[in-house]
Amino acid sequence: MNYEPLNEALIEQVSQTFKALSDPTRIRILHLLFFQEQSVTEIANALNMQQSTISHQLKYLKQLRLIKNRREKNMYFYSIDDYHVMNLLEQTIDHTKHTIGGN
Amino acid sequence: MNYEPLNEALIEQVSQTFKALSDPTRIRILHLLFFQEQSVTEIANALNMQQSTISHQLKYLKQLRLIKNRREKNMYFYSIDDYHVMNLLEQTIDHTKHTIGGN
DNA sequence: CTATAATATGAGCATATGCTCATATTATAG
DNA sequence: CTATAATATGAGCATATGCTCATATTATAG
Repeated sequence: MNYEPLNEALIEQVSQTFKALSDPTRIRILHLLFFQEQSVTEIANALNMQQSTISHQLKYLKQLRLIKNRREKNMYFYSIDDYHVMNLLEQTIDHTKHTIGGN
Repeated sequence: MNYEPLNEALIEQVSQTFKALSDPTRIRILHLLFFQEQSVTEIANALNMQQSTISHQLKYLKQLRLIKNRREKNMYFYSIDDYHVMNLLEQTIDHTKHTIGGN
């Protein structure tokens, strides 16, 4: 078995995925949506953060196709769209819980 | 089943883990060390990057306990120290390969 | 139509990040 | 001891990042 270098596009894609998961606000949003679909205002209230901040991060996550949305009246409900990445996140949360001992 | 918010320390730890994996240079280093233990100069040559850049990133990764080192004469050989995190990385590399179709 | 609720978005700012350059440190061969 | 190889490290710079503020956009109730 020999060492096989990783090609550029693959590395970019992988780093992009981890970067999406490297921010506390995005982690909170994803974890919340993993629990259940939410509107922008609901997310902002649940996380006690500004609507604009949430909206910017939702756009970021949606562009990466980690989440999707649907319209209902003048509200947008966001939900998880990439369950493989969510699995990475939840897996790491669980592992870290056991390592650190938090809740 | 109700929503359980994540505590601050846990989120910080999780984001820190993903941040370590979010940089192309660190991904290359970790993937290379996963193949086999290497000295600083060997890593720099393999990745075709400056010794200083590698050394700085090795310090970063070592401080997070993702890698460790041993001395031999005036060389330092670095190797993987956190196999759970390496599993995350390799898992994501494999999944992304299949998604993108690269090598 | 009009007021309002919900969301999106652009500009700007403070901070974080990754690299390079120069140099310090450390150990060994001779 | 001395020259050299190997590695570490601090300062500085350019760029990226996440947030806030203000405001635009969109849809609905009445």
